[in-house]
Amino acid sequence: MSHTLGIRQAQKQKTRQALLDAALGLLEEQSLSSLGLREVTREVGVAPTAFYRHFRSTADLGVALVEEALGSLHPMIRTIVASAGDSDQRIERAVELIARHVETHPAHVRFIARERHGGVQSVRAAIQGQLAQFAEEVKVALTKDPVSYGWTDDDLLMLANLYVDQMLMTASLFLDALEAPLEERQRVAQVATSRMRLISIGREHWLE
Amino acid sequence: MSHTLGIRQAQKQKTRQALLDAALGLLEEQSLSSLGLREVTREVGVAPTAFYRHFRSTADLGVALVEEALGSLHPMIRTIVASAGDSDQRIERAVELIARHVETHPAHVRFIARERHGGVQSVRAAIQGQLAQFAEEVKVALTKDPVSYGWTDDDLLMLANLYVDQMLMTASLFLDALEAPLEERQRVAQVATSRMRLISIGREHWLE
DNA sequence: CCATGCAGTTAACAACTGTTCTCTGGAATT
DNA sequence: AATTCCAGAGAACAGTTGTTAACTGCATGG
Repeated sequence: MSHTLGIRQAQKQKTRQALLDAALGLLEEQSLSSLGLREVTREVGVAPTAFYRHFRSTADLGVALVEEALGSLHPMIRTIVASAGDSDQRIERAVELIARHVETHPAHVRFIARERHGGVQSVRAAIQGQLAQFAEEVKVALTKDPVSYGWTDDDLLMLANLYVDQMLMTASLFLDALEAPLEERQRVAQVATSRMRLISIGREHWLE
Repeated sequence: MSHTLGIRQAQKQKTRQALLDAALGLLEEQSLSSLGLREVTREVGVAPTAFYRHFRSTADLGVALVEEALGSLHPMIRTIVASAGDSDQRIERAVELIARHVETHPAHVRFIARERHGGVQSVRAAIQGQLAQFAEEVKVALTKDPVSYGWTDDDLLMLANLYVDQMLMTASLFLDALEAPLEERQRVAQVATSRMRLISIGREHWLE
């Protein structure tokens, strides 16, 4: 049901995407607040003024990057949350999924980790918004779990946020170990699994 | 036993500190990777070239800021860790201490949260080093706790790191709520306490 | 008291930045 | 086929950046 774009709009989206990709690449070695618009257009091979046809500023581009990065993460969350099996199996699968996502989208993960507390207000707000949405989604899933019987709404949201934060921390740890030997990456996976397991144990005994 | 500095060295340290303070102020609205040396010297009211008498680059200044920011945090960690009382009392006291620290050193906390995953390699490394030191310290304290009997060394370190990360996340949450009404800040304290408590519960049932 | 050291100044540099206005070629519309 | 639209190019702007070199004045150590 996708409407085929005209040659015109297709070209535009193409250079827009090229700008986003170039920016994402440049952001591996700096923060958004130091990213220059000329830097980006130079990388793409386009005139500096062309930038304005797509974004008002680099901050604006940053917000677009947030949607791209966290949009691709959305389906992953659903997969983890919907996964069956006992607690330990689900945790191992979640860690495995996160590791895969970091391997296939390292720049996206780095961007989010970096700009979550970064120097650009609007981007921080965009990330916080998306993460709050994730937490809400996780919370809904948790509510359906029989383990959550008797939990208050606030505590469920607290736990959901804890899971989301944990997911990001794990992703960031995997990112740091991306170039490291397999042994090191396995150690990271081991630690991440233990963290999740400890939280799950706390969850099971919460109401005592 | 402090050696009284000559007029000369005293003046030097004074402007050095002024540079650090000015930088910290400017970093509330941007990231280190976009902080210019001229920007800092202008703020202090000193010639741009004077900067080089104290730091090789802004990245170098960033590393110095890490030591200042996390150095002041060191005693706080000890206080929390050495605190007596049952689990819930200790947690409440810890959250209270973190809240106070954020109120008295907001810029330091923001700087660490921002640059922990920021765009400047050397600063990231410095932060990671200090945090690893904190975790080691927490681990030693945990080892002495009877609750830890039977725990492996790896699991103790895992828990210690979890606590350290949690401390930072809590601090960051308090930071976001600094200007918010009391009611909001109390909600943050409530959530932080719950998180810590859940982790503690997980810890108590870890060996089952 | 005089010579040395060194924190901070002054001036100048080439390179870079974001933003403006004007222009152009080709797709889209009529 | 004629007209409008608009993504991108080009040139120019005032202002900024990091870094250099040579200086000045004052605290320091002999």
